[in-house]
Amino acid sequence: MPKDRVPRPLKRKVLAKKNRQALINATLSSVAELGVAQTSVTEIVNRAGLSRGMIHLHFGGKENLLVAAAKQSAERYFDVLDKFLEAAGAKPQEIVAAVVNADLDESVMNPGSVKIWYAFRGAARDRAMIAQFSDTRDARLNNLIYRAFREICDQSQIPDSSTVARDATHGTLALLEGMWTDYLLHPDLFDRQIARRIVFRFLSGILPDHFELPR
Amino acid sequence: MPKDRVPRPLKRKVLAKKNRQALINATLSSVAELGVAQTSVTEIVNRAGLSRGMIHLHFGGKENLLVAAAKQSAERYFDVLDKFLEAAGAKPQEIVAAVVNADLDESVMNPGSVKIWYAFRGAARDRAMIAQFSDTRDARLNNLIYRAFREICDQSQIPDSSTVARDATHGTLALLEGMWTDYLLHPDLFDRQIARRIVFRFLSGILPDHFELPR
Amino acid sequence: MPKDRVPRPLKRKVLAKKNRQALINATLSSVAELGVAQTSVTEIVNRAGLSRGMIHLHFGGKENLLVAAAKQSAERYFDVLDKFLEAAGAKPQEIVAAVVNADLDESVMNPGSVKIWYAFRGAARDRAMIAQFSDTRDARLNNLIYRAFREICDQSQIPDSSTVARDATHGTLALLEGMWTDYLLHPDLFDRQIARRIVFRFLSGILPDHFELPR
Amino acid sequence: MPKDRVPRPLKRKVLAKKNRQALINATLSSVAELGVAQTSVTEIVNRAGLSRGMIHLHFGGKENLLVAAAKQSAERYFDVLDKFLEAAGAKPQEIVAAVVNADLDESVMNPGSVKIWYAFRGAARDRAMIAQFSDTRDARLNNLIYRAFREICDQSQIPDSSTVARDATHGTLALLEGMWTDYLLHPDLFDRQIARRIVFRFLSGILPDHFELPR
DNA sequence: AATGAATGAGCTTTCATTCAT
DNA sequence: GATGAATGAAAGCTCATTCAT
Repeated sequence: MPKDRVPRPLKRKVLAKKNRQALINATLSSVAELGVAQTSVTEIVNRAGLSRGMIHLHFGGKENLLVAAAKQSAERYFDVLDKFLEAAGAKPQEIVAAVVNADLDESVMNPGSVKIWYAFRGAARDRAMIAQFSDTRDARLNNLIYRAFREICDQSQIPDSSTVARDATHGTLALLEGMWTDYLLHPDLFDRQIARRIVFRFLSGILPDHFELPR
Repeated sequence: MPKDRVPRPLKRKVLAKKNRQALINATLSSVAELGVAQTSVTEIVNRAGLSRGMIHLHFGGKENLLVAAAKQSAERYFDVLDKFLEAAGAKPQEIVAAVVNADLDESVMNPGSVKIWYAFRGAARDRAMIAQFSDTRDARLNNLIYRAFREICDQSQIPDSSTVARDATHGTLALLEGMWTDYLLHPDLFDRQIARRIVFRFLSGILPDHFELPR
Repeated sequence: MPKDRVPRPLKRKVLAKKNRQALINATLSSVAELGVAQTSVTEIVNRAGLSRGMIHLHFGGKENLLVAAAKQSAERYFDVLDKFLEAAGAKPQEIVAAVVNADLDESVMNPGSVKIWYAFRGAARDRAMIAQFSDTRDARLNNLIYRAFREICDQSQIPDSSTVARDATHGTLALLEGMWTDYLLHPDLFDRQIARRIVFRFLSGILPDHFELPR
Repeated sequence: MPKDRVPRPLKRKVLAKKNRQALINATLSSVAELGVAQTSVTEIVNRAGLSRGMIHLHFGGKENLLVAAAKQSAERYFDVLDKFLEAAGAKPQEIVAAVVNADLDESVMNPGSVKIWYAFRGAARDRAMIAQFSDTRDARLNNLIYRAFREICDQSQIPDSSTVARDATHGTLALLEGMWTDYLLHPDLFDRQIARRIVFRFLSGILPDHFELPR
């Protein structure tokens, strides 16, 4: 019978994975809504509709669940970024634009995600804990756009091109970081078009032959 | 005796103020070192060398003490800024430079202050709580440099000068915010000169006739 | 097919018995190493390499497994004792000597066994629970050497021979108990020869015509 | 006014000490009645009629309270022993008799004390934990009666007197240990006079010129 | 004004037991 | 018969707050 095609033990493992994911989702929604401090085991299991023991069964403790949730949150960011990069062309300017557009897109820059991002960062006891989810983003993004700026600089006759590429990378990421903070503090006043325009003002100022203001 | 009439109660008030301040200092040092979550009443009173009851006596609860500490932390920031502004000339460029230099100066951008800043921001349960210490800084800074940029734009023949002034304000503050985050994540790699150079790259790109790269 | 009719269910029963025994062994090793309090279901099934449900399947619960393990531990004691008695002659002195030698032999008095013995005794909630494994040993041993001492006393002209036999029984068992405790507390300092000598000092003092110090 | 003679702050400290003691008493009564495993924080505070937090306030955790209770239990033993020793003469035989009589006296050998003793010993995870309360008794008792036996042996012309003194010490303590176990297992059948007689049978057998059976 | 012992709600975690597979 | 994910009661512990002194 077709019904039996999926073996029984598989179902259980699938369900287990679903529960694992439900706990992560419940954690993220609680962190977004209440912050890390108010995200208690009770709050999480209530939101997930599961039993208390589940957290320790699947993650070995609340701390590990928080880390897993933070990691997944970062992964979601890269999923979106990858989609923007895939849709972009191969030109370095297009790669930079994809990063900027992804970073300011509603799918990653939305009240929940931004609140989660700052909540985890603020809750991190030390550098090591931040690194578990924050440095990955940092390093990958840095590499990605630094390579793009190098390519641009190498193609043209810019003096001190290495420094310019570094400053462009550093400045672009700092600007985007600052935009996220701005969004955190004033989600209702924030305007994605203006933010995008300001980043491109920076880029067209630093590399006037390769970037221009969005029309 | 008239001699004693004033001093006695005065002494008490002075001592009370000293204890109040000791509690705030203890709170800030604990937040910088351990984070908000680990900053318990016990930790605070141990650091201050005072009794448990003191916190409720002077602040009515731990929450209020945290808010008072956050507020003072923001005030310290403006104390430094005011010194930089006093030392600066009246020209709008000088005012902008003073803000940038103050923001990147060791007296405000140091491991303790930066950790405190992000710890409080991450711990804030909601917008209202962030606003208690964050918006003040935001609004004053915004006003200050927006007025400077307006002055610059008004003096020259820049088309769409209002938008340029707004973008310059927004971008400068976002860049500085991003630099703070960068410092939080990589305090050892951070270079104040490079950060300053990048901000002025932005400014000379957006207002080329009025800003130039630091020599 | 007749060939298969018997073996199949037999195999199952053999396997089941093996699992049952594996659980008891795992329990005893855990009790010896970690104590009763630390001997959790998880610890037991991990040591046995079996699934959680097994304990309830075979014993109906952890409590029953502990009792079964304690009982088996006591049985092991009697297995050794029986070997010593079989090897001994029929003379009552030889029987008493066999008991003493068995009790002090490494096969029963070793770190694991002694730890298990005291762990179970200390964990017993009440007399009834101790009785489940402790009294059996008690009663059998008591009977065994009391009969030996009676025989010795009856053969000679000892006044008040009944009391002497009882005191000899009581004293011998108490001494051996004390030696076990000594071994528990100081396993490295313990000397089986000295312990044996002291028991025989007691016996030769109470029944000088029938026991003498080991050479 | 006489009422004020006792300063106020003293009262609080006295009350605190009383609460500390109440927790120890509650712990000992629970251990005697239910065993160590069943002695939960809830059980202890209920018996003491105090709040949950008290245990951590005064002892820093349940474990420390158990250790403190075990230590006090051992101290009570020595209090009784000291009384018996004070009442005894200076002759070594009197000292040995005092130890034996103290050890078998109802004030130390009673259902509660014996249950507590074995419960703590069984619950000890390792030698180090037993040592915290058990070795002290061990060492002091050992010293005390070894010195007494040495004195007896030195006064007389006993060959190999050192070994005899050691065996007498070791044997006496082992016998008393065995008697305690006997009492634990059969508190209703136990007869202190018989126990005493058996110990003196051992002593008069090993040192016939210096000890005799109780009349 | 100042103290710190006391409180108890609420926290994370452990664990024997259950039961769908 | 065997499995191990799931359960939830109960454990030890933390901590802001209270209040008699």
